[in-house]
Amino acid sequence: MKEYRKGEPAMLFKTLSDPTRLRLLNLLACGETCVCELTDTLGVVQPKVSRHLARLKRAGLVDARRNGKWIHYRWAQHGDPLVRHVLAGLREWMKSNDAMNGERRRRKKVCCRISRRKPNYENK
Amino acid sequence: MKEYRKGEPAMLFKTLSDPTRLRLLNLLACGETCVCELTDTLGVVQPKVSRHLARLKRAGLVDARRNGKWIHYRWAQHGDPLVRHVLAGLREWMKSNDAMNGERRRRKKVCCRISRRKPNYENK
DNA sequence: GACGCATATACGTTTATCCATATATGTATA
DNA sequence: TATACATATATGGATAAACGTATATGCGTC
Repeated sequence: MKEYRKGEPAMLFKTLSDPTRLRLLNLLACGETCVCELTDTLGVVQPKVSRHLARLKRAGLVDARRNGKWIHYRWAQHGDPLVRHVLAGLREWMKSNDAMNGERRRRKKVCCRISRRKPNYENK
Repeated sequence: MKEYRKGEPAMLFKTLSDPTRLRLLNLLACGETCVCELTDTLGVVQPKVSRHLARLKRAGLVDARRNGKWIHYRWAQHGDPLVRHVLAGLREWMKSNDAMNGERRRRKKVCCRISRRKPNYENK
């Protein structure tokens, strides 16, 4: 990206302008999720997921937490009013969109399946 | 643009991801403005302004009205809740941003100057 | 330290975006 | 119809995005 100053609206919007990234945010709206679960749920290759997560993180939209081999992503907290407005709108849209609802349901199944494979998995 | 279906958030955000387009929206937040006034205020070449306005229009964010030789652009009305959320956030940001405030003030001067050159100019 | 698994990054290619310049379209007026 | 002005679009080139594949890193276990 042309990487405007972090905090510039143009950068925020560019980050949100990719369907895969919106799908990721949608899944993360359910709560913290690790990369393998995101990858399985979306059915796209892992490097693609990683790249988009990295970009969401650079824009300050998500945070990451390592837990052993796994890295869990979650929505970040936002002080910026613009970001809050936009994300509030996005959340509402996600709740009303069939495709997004379907993917969140699918996430639940995938996560259950994967978590059974994970040793020391902490439920949240 | 990859031109997603109109109404898709990714398309909305892509449209908003350019600084020039945000500057145009900022000027239009004051009210209907014609292209020559926008061009003068921003200090960029006219084809550039036209191109960005066309894109804002395709995304349904602005409407245009011809009046003689001039074409006046304005913010469009939005039923979509996401668009409303996002634009509400943008408006708020514009009001709190120094650069945007400066450009809106500059717009006023430019528009006064230009309107004196326009025959049959209707004040609004 | 060697191996396996989860995740990240590098590389090369394709596609999209943005721009400046040139040109076309539309409108009013002589 | 010829001209001038406002606005829109076409063209070609530079830059950035997104992708798939390959490879690197980081952590846990043996």
